Amino acid sequence: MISASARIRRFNRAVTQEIGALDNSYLGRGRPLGAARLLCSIGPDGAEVGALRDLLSLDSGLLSRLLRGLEEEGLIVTEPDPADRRRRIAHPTARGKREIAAYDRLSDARADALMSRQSRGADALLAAMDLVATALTRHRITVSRIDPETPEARYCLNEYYAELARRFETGFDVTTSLDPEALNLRPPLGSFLVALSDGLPLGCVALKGNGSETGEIKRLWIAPAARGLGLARRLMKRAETEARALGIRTLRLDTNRTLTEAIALYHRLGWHEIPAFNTEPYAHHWFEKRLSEH
Amino acid sequence: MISASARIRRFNRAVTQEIGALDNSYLGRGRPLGAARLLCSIGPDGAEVGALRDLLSLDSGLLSRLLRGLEEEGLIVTEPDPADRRRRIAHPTARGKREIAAYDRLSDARADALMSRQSRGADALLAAMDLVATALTRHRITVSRIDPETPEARYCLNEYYAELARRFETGFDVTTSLDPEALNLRPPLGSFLVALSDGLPLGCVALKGNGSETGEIKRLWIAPAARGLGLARRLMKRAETEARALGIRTLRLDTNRTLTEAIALYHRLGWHEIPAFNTEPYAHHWFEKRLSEH
DNA sequence: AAATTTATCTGACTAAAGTCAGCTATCATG
DNA sequence: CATGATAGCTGACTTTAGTCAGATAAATTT
Repeated sequence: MISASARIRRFNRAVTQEIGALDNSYLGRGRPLGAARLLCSIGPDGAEVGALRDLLSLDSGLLSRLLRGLEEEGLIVTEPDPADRRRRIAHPTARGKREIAAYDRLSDARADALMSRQSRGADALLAAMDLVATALTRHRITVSRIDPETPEARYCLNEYYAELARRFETGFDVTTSLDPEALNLRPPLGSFLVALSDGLPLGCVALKGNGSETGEIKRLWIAPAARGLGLARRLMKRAETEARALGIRTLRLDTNRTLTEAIALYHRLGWHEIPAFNTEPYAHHWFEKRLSEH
Repeated sequence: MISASARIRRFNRAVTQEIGALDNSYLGRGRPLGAARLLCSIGPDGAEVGALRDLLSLDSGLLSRLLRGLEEEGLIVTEPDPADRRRRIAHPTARGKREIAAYDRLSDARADALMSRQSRGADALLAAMDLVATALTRHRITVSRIDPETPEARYCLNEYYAELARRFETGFDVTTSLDPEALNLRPPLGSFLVALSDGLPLGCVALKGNGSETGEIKRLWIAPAARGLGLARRLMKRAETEARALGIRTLRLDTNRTLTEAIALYHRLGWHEIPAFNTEPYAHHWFEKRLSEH
C-alpha cells in the first residue's frame, strides 16, 4: 500500500490538481488554453515556428491556425527566417509582450500563494521541487560555457560559498581565499562552465588559466538536487576539453579535506596528489593531472 | 532569474510533461482520457455517482454520458443506492475490473521506469515527491483512529523505529524497549491515531491505557515530508480528546534527550517534567499532564 | 397530500482540440 | 535547371470536452 508506485501516484494526483488550477488561472484572459500556452511559449524574444511545434508537440495545421488567431488579435507577427525563408519566426508585438507579462504575473501570483501557505519549510519545498524537476528532466541537462559574471554564474558561486561555509570545520570566508579574477576564467585564458536544466543552474566548474601551459580547476559545485547524476564527472571532462583547446597541458587543483566526494572523484578521473603548489588557506590536498594529446 | 517563482515554474513545466506522458499512456486502450479517468476513479470497489462528480469535478450531464458509455462497453453497471434510491452507485463488472487492473499496470510501469532511471537517489526522489504532494494537499490531511496492527500503523512504527535508531546516540533496538501491546492501544483501553494524506501515513501517536485513570502517550512520529505543518500538535490534541473519552484523567510520557523538538512541543502543550515513572532504557525525561474536564 | 428539494438523466447545443490530405514557396542536390 | 525534400499553410473534417435547460423519480418538508 505504501509502495513506490503508490507514492508516485499520490504525487501525480496532488500535482495534477495544482497544474489544473494553474491552467484555469490562464483562462481568465478570454483566450483558450492552447492559445495562451502558445503565446507564453513564444515569449518576449520570439521563437521559431518549428521549435514551437516540437516544444508543444502540436500538429502543424493546428499550430498554424493558433498562430493566425494570435496574429489577428494583434499579439504577434510572423516573418520568414532570413537564413531559410521556408521557416517562419513568430515575434510578439508590444501588446503581445504586455499580454505575456500579464500571464507571467498570474503564474507568479500562484507561486507566491503556494509559498505563503507554507508556514515554514518554504526552502525545503523549493529544494524538493528542484530535485523532482531535475530528476524528471535529467536527460535535458546541458553543459555550456558562460561568462563568470552572468547571474547564472554568480548564483552558482554563491551557492558554492554557502556550502563551503556549512561544511568546512573553520567556516569559509571568500575574501581570505585565493579568489580567481574573472579575467582568468574567460577565453582566451580560461573558461567557466555551467550545467543548466531548463534555465536552473545545477552545477559549475571554473578553469583558471594564465596563458601558460598550466591551468587550474576551481569552484566545482553540484546543486544538492542534482547529485548522483554524474554531473561532476561531466563538468570535469568538459573542463579538460576546454583546457586542451586553450593550449593547457597540465591541470592542478586544491581542495579541502571535508570535500570527500570530490576527492574520490579526482582519484577516479586520474588525478594524483602532489605537494602544495599554493598557499590557499582552506586547502589540505593538492592534485595534478597531465592532459593527453586528445 | 532564479527566483522562487522561476523555480516553481520550472517544476510545473517538468511535471506537466511527465503528467502529459502519463495521460497519453492512458490513451493506449482505445478510450478517451475522460472515460479512462472515470473508470479508474470508480475503482474495483465501485463508487457513488455523486462522489465521482465531486472528485473529478465533472458536469452532471457529462458524467452521466460517460457512465452510459462505460456501461455500453460492458465495463460497469449502475444501480440505485438502497439507502436513498435517488442516488446511484457504479460498480465495475469483471471485465471492468480487468480493465482497471490494466490501467494500474500502465501507471506502475511508468513509475518503475521513472525510478529505474535514477542511478541512485531513488529514495531521495520519493521523499521529495512526498514532500511536494504533502505541501500541495496539506489542507486534506485527516487524523483518524485505526487499529495498531494495520499496514498503515506498522508503516508508521517502522519509520519511527528507524528514525530513533538514526538519532539516539546509543542506537535503538525495539526489543530492549518497553514496547506496548496492541491490546493496550485499542479501545476500550487505548487508541492509535494516524494522520493520512491521500492514503499516505504522515504521522502517528499511540495512547496506551490499562483501564485506570492514568494513560501514557507513546510513538509520536511525524514523517519528514510533513514537518512544520503543526501535525504533531494536532495529533497530541486529538490523543487528549481520545483519552478523556476513555475516562483517562492523567497522561504521562517518556522521551529521549535527542528528541528536542518533541520536548519543546510537550512544554508548549502544557506538560510538565516529573521524576522517572518507568525503567524505559532509552528515556531521559518524563512528563505528565492532567486533563481538564473538557 | 401537496409542494419543494435533491440526484440523476436526456437532448440540443458550443467550443476546443486534434487529424489529415493536399497546396505553395523555398531550399538542397545532382 | 529539373527533382525531390522541407516548412508551413489551408480546408474539411472528427473527436472530446463542456454547458445548459428541462425531464424524471425519489426523498423531504410543509
